[in-house]
Amino acid sequence: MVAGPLPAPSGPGKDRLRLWIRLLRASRTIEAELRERLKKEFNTTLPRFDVMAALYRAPEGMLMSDLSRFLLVSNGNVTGIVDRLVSEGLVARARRNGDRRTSMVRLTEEGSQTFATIAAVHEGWIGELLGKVSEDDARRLTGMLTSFRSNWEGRE
Amino acid sequence: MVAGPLPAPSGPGKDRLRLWIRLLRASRTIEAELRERLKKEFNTTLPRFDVMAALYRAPEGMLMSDLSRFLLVSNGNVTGIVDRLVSEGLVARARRNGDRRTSMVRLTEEGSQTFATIAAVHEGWIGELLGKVSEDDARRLTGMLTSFRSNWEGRE
DNA sequence: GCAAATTATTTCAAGCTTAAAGTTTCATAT
DNA sequence: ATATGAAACTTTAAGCTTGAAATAATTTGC
Repeated sequence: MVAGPLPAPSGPGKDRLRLWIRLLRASRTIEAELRERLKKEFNTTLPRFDVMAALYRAPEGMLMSDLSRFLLVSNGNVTGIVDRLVSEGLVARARRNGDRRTSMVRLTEEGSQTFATIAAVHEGWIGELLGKVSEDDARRLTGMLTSFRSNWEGRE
Repeated sequence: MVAGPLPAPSGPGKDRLRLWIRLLRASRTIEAELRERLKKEFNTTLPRFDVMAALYRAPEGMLMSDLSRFLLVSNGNVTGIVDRLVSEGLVARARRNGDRRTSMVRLTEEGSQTFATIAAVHEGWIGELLGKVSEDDARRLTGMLTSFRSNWEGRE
């Protein structure tokens, strides 16, 4: 993964490979920048931000398994991140009457306010970091990636 | 990060934000699939594959700091991955006469052959996973991502 | 020549990540 | 009722990841 500038081999499968490498490098580059800024400016991490973003969109709460599916990470992973957010008072687990295996996870009032603050700044960062991508290209790129997702979800 | 299907807010910065989310989800989706296949088929990991891919392109070897820069990961990170590859006999460190702080890291003969095998299969996977992206879209996407990279590299 | 700054790397602590195994609870079929 | 199995979650072990501190070697400025 993450091969880079050099010979530029050609052939049948090479175009897709080159696309994948570019895609991966672009997202890693941006991710690294965001991680650094989240740490410096808000003393938090990308995974915590991801979880909070998911919960912010679901005021009624989410199950752990919902979070895991939505964030594309493993089940056990979410446990740890939520544990930390709980211990920081940003997230709460609520046991449910119906099914005692599950717990609804949601932002606390503090968590919600904290997230709103960070999210606003975050959106500005993205605007800055992707600012050189023209409106047109941004829309085209988004469209292609959306159709990639549709194809993926509907595969075999 | 990784927000998903839902309201679809609109506004000035929202287009870039949506693009970023799509980009991140696409690369995470593909990455997860590759990670799983590398584990199942070759009992290896993505980071190991990345390091070996970098070294494969540099038969004369690379410094640790070159690897770190090239792979967009921290210095300390590379140390651990290379340690494991060395203990598996796939990579070798060679101390240099000139500068004794540094060591040239390169693939062993076994490492080179192992990587060639995996890389061939890997390329097929990418072709499969990105197969639904048309040739045209692939070229366009690659072009946009390339110009993103140029802009990024040339920012103050 | 030698102290100070710089460079290359490793070590460390904390946190993230996965896959697999374990626990508790629920649903179902006897 | 009670076994059997499935579901939701947590725990565990191994590995990845970062940022910061430590170590060692080189270069620079007097």
